[in-house]
Formats: sequence, C-alpha cells, structure tokens
Amino acid sequence: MDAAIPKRQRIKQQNRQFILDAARQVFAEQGYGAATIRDIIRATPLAAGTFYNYFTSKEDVRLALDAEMAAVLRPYLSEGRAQAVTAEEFLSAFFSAAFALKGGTGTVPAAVDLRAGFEDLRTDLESAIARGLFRPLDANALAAALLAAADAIAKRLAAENGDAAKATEEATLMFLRGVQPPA
Amino acid sequence: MDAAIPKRQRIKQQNRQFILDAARQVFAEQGYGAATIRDIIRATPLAAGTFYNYFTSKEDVRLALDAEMAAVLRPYLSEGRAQAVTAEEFLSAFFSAAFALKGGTGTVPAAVDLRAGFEDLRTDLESAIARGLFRPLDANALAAALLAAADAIAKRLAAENGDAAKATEEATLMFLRGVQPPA
Amino acid sequence: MDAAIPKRQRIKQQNRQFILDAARQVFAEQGYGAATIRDIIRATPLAAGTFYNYFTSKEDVRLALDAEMAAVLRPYLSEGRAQAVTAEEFLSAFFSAAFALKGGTGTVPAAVDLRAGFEDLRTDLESAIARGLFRPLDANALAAALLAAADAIAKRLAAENGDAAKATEEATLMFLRGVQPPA
Amino acid sequence: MDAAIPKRQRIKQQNRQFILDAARQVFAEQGYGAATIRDIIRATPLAAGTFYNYFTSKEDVRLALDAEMAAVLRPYLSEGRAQAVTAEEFLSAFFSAAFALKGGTGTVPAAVDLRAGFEDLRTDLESAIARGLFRPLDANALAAALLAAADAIAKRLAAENGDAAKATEEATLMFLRGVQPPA
DNA sequence: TATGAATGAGGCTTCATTCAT
DNA sequence: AATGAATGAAGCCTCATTCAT
Repeated sequence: MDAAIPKRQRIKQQNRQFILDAARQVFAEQGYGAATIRDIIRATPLAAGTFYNYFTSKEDVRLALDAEMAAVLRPYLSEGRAQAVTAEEFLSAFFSAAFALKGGTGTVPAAVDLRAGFEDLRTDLESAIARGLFRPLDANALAAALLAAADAIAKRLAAENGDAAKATEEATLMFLRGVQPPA
Repeated sequence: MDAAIPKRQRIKQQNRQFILDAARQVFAEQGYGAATIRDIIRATPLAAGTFYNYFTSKEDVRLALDAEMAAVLRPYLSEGRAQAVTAEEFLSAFFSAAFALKGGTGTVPAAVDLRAGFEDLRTDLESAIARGLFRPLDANALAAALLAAADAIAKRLAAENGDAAKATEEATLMFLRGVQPPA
Repeated sequence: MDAAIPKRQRIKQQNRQFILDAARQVFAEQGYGAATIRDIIRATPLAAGTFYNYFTSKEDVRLALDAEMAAVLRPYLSEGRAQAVTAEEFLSAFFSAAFALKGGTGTVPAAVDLRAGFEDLRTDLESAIARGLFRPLDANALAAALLAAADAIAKRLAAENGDAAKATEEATLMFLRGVQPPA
Repeated sequence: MDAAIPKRQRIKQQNRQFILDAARQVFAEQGYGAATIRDIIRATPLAAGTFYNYFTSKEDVRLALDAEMAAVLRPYLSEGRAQAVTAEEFLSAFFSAAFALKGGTGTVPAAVDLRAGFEDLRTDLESAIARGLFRPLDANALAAALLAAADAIAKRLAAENGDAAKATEEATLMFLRGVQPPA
C-alpha cells in the first residue's frame, strides 16, 4: 500500500467523528442527562469497547462536542456583528446567521445548539453597548432573550419551512423597536 | 377509631407529597433525564415499593409536578396580565411577578422553573396581541424571549441581591422600546 | 401466617450464608485474587443483583469470611494451649486441634484456612515462652513454622486418610526435640 | 549490516526480559490471580500485541518466571546442603542462604519468593534423612516449616535491619534442638 | 397500604485477543 | 517483528419493578 495519507489515522479520525455525530444526535433526542454511552455507541457502527479508545466518559464527549460547536459557530455567528454600525445591522446579522445555521444549509452540523454561541454573543453585545449602538441594557439578559427568541423562531421555521429572510426582518424589528405598537 | 379514615387519607396525602417534594429537588439537582426513581425514593423516608402506590413512572411524577407548579403559578403569573390595558402594564406585571417568584417570598416552592408558565404566558401574549396591546409579533418567540430574559435577570438579582423594582422597570423598558438608543 | 420465627429474616440469613459458603469455595478453588463476584454468585442460587444486598465488594465478603472463621476457630484452637504446662502439651494440643479441624469432623466448615488462627497462636506462644515452657525463640517465626507444618501434614492426612493421633505425636516430637537424630 | 542478526536477537531477548521483569513486579504487587496481561504490558514499554510474540498467556509467563527463578535460586539454595555432614550444617546452610537472598545482595532479583525452592529443599531433606543426618521426619512438613520460618524471620530482618548471622544461628538451633527449654 | 429483598435487564468499563499497517 | 486500534465477551454495579410479608 503506497497510501500517501496514512490509513490508520484516517480511520481514527472517522471513528471519532462517528461518535461525535452519534452523540450530538442522541443528546438532542434524549437530552444529555438521559443519554447513555451505550445509546451513543448503538448509533454508531463501532463496538462497545471502542468508545473508550476515544473518550473517557459522556462528559468528555460533551466537552468535545462543545468545542467542535464553538469552533464551527464562532466565525459564523460573530461575523457580521463586530463591524455593525447600527443596532439594526447587529440584530439582523445575528438573526440571519442563526436562521441560516438552523436552516441547515449543509455546511453546518445539524442540531446545532445555538446556546454554544452565548458567550460570544454576550461579549459582542457588551461591545455594541459600549459603542453606543444599543441602549445601556443588561447584556446578559439581552443575550439570553435573543437566543431564546432565535431558537423559538428557528424551530417554527424548520417546522413550517418558512422564509428566513422575512423572519429575520420581523425578529430584528421586535428587538429593535420593542413590542409597543406604533402610536 | 372513629377518625381512622381521615387519618389514613392524611397519611396518603403526606406520602404523595413526600415523593413530589423529593422529585422536585432531585430533578432540580440532576435534571429530569438523569434522575432515577431510586434517587427520588432515597430522598424520601419511604420504601422503594411504596413509590408505585402513588405513581407509575418518573414521567408520571413529572406530570404531577407540572400540574402542581402550574396550579401554584397560574394565578401568580397571570394575575396582572389579563386586565393589562397597555403593553407596559403587561410587561411590568410579568417581570415583577417573575422576580417576586424567584426572589423567594416563601409562599412559593423554591426552585420554581419559570418555564412552567410558558403556555400561560404565550396564551396571554396572543390575547394581548389580539387586543392590540402589542404589535403583531410571533407570540411564541416573544414568550421565549421574555422568559429567558426574566430568568437571566432573576439569576443576577438572586446573586447580587439586587433591587427587583428597578430591574422590573429596566426589563419592561427593554422589551417595550427595544434596544435602539433614543435618537 | 402465624409464624413465630419471622420468615424474612430466616431467608436473609440463609442467603447471606449461601454467599459466604460460595465465596469460601470459590476463593479456595481460584484464589482470592482470581475470583470474581460473578463466580461467587454463580455458585449460588441467587440472582446477580442480590449479592449487593449483602455485601459491597469481594473484599467485604472476605472480611466477613475471616470474621466467621476466626469466630469458629478461636475457641477450637486456643482450647488446650492456655493451660498447657509443658511444651509437649502445648504442641500436642495445637496439632491435634489442627488435624481435627482439617480432618473435617463436620462441625467445622470445610476448607478452613488455618492461617486465620495465626494471631492467636502467636499470642499463645509468646505467653508460653514467657512462662518458660519454650526456649526464648522468635514467636513469629515459630508460629509460621508450626502452621506451615500443620498445613502440610493435614494435607497429607486428608489425601492419605492417615491417622491423626499418630501424626500429632510425630509433629509434636519434631518441634519438641528438633530434627537432630538421637545421639 | 553484517551484525543484523545478532542485533535482532538481542532486541528479542531484551523484550522478553521486559515482559518477565514487568510480570514479576505485577505478580508481586497484585498476586498472580488478580494480575492481568494488560497490567503486565502497561509496566512495559511495549505495545499490547507484542506480548503475544513472546508468550501465549499469563500462565505461560508464570512458567517462564518460575524457570528463571529456579535457575537463579537452585545453585544458591542447594549449595551447602548437599555436602552437609551434620544436621546443623544443613540447617545453617539453608538459613544463611535464605537470609542472604532476602537480604538483597544485589545479585538476585528482588522479591524472590522462597517457595520457588520448595521442591529442591524437600529433595535435599529426603536425602539428608536417608543419610541419617535427620531423624525420620515428614520431609514435606519439615520443608514447609523451614520455609515458613525462614520467610517470617527474613521479613523481620528486612524490617529491623537485623543481623543475618545471628538469626541464622538462632533459627538453626530452633530446628536442631526443638523448642524445649534445656532441662 | 408499607415494606424492603429478589430479580434480571442493562449501563459502565476493562479485558484478552486479533490483525491491518 | 512491533504497533495499537477494534472487537465483543464478561466483569462490576445500579436500576425499575415485583411481591411475599
């Protein structure tokens, strides 16, 4: 075998990914607490013992998943926000990124948990508040609210196959202007 | 022995409550998924088999807990919202109720999960939107956002022993006017 | 059921004994280190999980076995030694007890490990040395030697169905006079 | 490459010795029964699969270890006994050899189990009895007793850094004359 | 109705062994 | 030959549930 790329390492990488993908799915279906390592292995073509060649525990898998998510999401989510010069741009960038992610364009693992981007979002918000884009609000509360809203809307979009652009616009307005009806 | 029957019923009621209280605590500590029936029994003075005289499964306990929570929370949370005639009143009623609950006035079981009131809140929001108090928004998304924000702020209040009235005012404004700084 | 003796307790006692007896046998056959809890359970009519209603680990069983052995052996082994007034009486009492035990008179659990009586024997020896029955020897070494010799002889007796009385006499002489042939 | 073959053999020899040394240590620490092949490999710089290039099982390793021990111990232990012309010489040779071994002169692997020499000792004893050096005793029992005593005394010597020559003398007397105090 | 021991399924982890590289 | 990942059997333990008392 004259394989230029070592086969063993390729398989190792692949198996690790098998486990991570299975874990993502199992955690999403059953919740982290209820999920078992066996559930993860069963969602995999691997044998039971193989799990322990890659991870030491369920917690260990979760940490790896979180790291993976963060790595994937970070550029995606922070992209448009840093250089936003108005609150509208900021919100619009946030929601369109969130809906694109959840919409499953294929470049991003399914079942992404938006909360993985929480810290980045909060940081971006604090910066935006400091720059005067936003009123001086509780960045923590606002970040939580934005993510919860995005999540709820994304779920509806996925279920109803809705229009992400329109949803972005509406969500942006909701947070930009508040709930008050126009006078 | 003329009080035999009431006494029995009292004990039955008490045992049921033992289990519910234990379950609330266990679910809070470990999460619903990770909790086991044995965990619940262990947090109880009762024997293992006794559990099955009152409930048939973990799920069954959760339903009972949810019903209990809803019964306790419903009047509390819905109180001011139904008769609110402005969005400000609605939001203010919501946040002050949420912070009062989480602040632990003592009349409400600790560790109340605000999400238990989600359905009521969404219903109230739909009604308020129909009445024209709010702009025509996605009630689902708004309910999620409000609860997430309330939860985040309540956590901060509890940690910093902050002023609930002031927090209510700020949170109300955040959602009422949006994030946009005054022109 | 008007049972005077509580049935549950009787069964519990019996099951505990099932486990102890099985463990004794398994430890004897495979050695403590190689034995597994499953091996013990398999040598029992009980279900796998039942083991843990009685013991928490293999080590725990061993401690219980040791305690049981010591309780059975102590009076047996120490009996004649305390009041011995000559070294010959002492040795004779020791060996006859040892061979009686290993001979399996039926009143004593099979496969008794003589070493369980080591501490008692050493103590008795120290006392005998202090009383002048024995020369001032290393009680520890002598105890080890006596037990090893008794064990080896007992094994031969069991295998060859030999005469315990004669063996006692010979063993007593061996330690009483030493190996030196009569001048 | 004219030294290729010797080098290979040297490495093979070295790996075999890695495994034997690791096994000796692991068996000493955990006991033979509780030790696992993985334990042995872990105490080695080798990979798991390499074990099977040298041995087929744990038992196989033990046999090799026993052979190694016997080869090392045989001359050591039998040395002075064959030509002993009195019981005293025989016993003295035995104990001094035993204490020298356990004292760790450095030429002998640590943690030598004296029992490895049991068969040789018994054979020597039978021969000595036949030659009339010893009274006609049970060679098996005497061998067991001698080894147990030697082991107990050697342990004490090691712990207290005692005088091996003096201990040899005492132990020799103990078995030569017996326990009886001088009349 | 309360008890708590028995059960055996099933989760967690390590093991001996194989085999492609 | 050496490597070390894959395998699945098997050990450890806890669990949900039953049922005699």
